[in-house]
Amino acid sequence: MTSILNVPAANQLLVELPEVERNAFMAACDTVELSFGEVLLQPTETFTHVYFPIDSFISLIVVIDTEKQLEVAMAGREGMLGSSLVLGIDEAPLLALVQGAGSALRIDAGAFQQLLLSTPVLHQRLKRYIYVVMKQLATSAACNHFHRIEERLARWLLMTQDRAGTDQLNLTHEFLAMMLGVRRAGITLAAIAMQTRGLIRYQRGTITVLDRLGLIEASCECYSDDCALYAKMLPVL
Amino acid sequence: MTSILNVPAANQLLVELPEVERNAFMAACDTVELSFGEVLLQPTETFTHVYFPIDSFISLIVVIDTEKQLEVAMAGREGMLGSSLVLGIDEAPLLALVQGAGSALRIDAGAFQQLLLSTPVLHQRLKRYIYVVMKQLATSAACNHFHRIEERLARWLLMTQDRAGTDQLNLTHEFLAMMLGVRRAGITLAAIAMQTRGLIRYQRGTITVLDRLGLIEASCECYSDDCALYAKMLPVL
DNA sequence: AAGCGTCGGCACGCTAGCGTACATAACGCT
DNA sequence: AGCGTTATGTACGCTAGCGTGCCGACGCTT
Repeated sequence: MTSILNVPAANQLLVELPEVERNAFMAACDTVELSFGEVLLQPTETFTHVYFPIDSFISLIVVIDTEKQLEVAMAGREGMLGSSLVLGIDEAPLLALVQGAGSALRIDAGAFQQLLLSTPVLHQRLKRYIYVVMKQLATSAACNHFHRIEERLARWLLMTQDRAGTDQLNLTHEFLAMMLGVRRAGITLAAIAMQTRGLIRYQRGTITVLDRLGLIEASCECYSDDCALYAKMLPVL
Repeated sequence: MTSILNVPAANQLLVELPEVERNAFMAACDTVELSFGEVLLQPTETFTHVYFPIDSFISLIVVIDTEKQLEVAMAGREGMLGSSLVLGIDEAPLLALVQGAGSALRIDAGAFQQLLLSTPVLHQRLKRYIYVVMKQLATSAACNHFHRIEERLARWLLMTQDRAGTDQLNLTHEFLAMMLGVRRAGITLAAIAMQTRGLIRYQRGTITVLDRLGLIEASCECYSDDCALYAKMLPVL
């Protein structure tokens, strides 16, 4: 298992739905473009829409205070933003920040909840997705606590690469520092080490993944655990 | 807000249910005694039962390897073990360890899933509970990353006291070290500091909370955030 | 071509917490 | 009373990462 994602350019929670469900969904949704840095939701804000990224992806971030924040989950085309609504809660638990620009399917929150009533297959799949997210949140808690910056950075780059679908990532050290909840200088050191080993190359805001397998080896097992979890719980059908 | 829990000696997810739902539930469940140290479930094991603690409580633990483990959630009489089944998943995401001996209501996993079909109020309440747990998992991730041992220990003691319902806790430094994912010696130092300040007293496996308010002040805001979240999402009705 | 803002390299002293190891102290048995 | 077991105190050197600040380099703008 080297990636969460299989290739199709569609949201993977929506592929291979029964015809009826697919049509019902498509009738209710529209396509929107998300741009980098856009904040889709602040914590405790009310959901107006649910998003199913196609080639965009979204970071879910815990904000403790202005200085302290930490990404705890990502939603790309393997996932969604707004899973709380599946539980009947219309409040956002986390800060949702667009981390990779691109398109997403969007559906009105109310319409989405209505829709779920008549789409059992989708509904069940989204419940599985919630389970996956919960398990990943738990793993992240341990990962952030036990693993070192370099391992975590490697994992993060891999996860991002999977969702971005390219080996060129537009990221500054500053940004990575916020995601991992560490100093900018800490990222610089880790990045230098990884560049020296030939795993990545970077320059002024661009990181290129050179050696994916090497990166996987440099990352903590949390990455492959995540992939395995996806594969098991949400196989691309 | 000084505690998650209001007083009644019953599981709070089950109080004030409609008569019909309550009866249906009670008909399907029985009462069991849980003893300290009992492992109710290993990760990826299949649920056979769901537990609603009455005066017992359960730690949910991420195990990375034998050396590295970390408690990420607790289930006492404010919660349950087996919420994944509400999502239709019969696999345990985490290690479940009985941390406080006592009784719990237990219900067969299959019967529980059947029951949910005819108990909409309960079902909705349990979905809210899942939301709360998710948000707490996310908070925990940040807390374990950013906050220092002493703050985390204070938080942990408060959470435990709420669920144990007594100010005498039977806990060794060793055990606390496992829960927080730190060295035993690290706990000893933090505990000494807290004892010196008159917040707690302890001796050979017993910790007594002397100054609850002082402890709250010594803890990170994560504690009161948790309490506030409960109060908001699962008010004792 | 010059200037400016952003990005990355680097260095300083500092702290929290680690791994380890050993000593003492309390308790529970027999 | 003596013994082993378990819990706690403490000390050592070590590491990762912190906060900060400064400098140089790149690249965009004008």
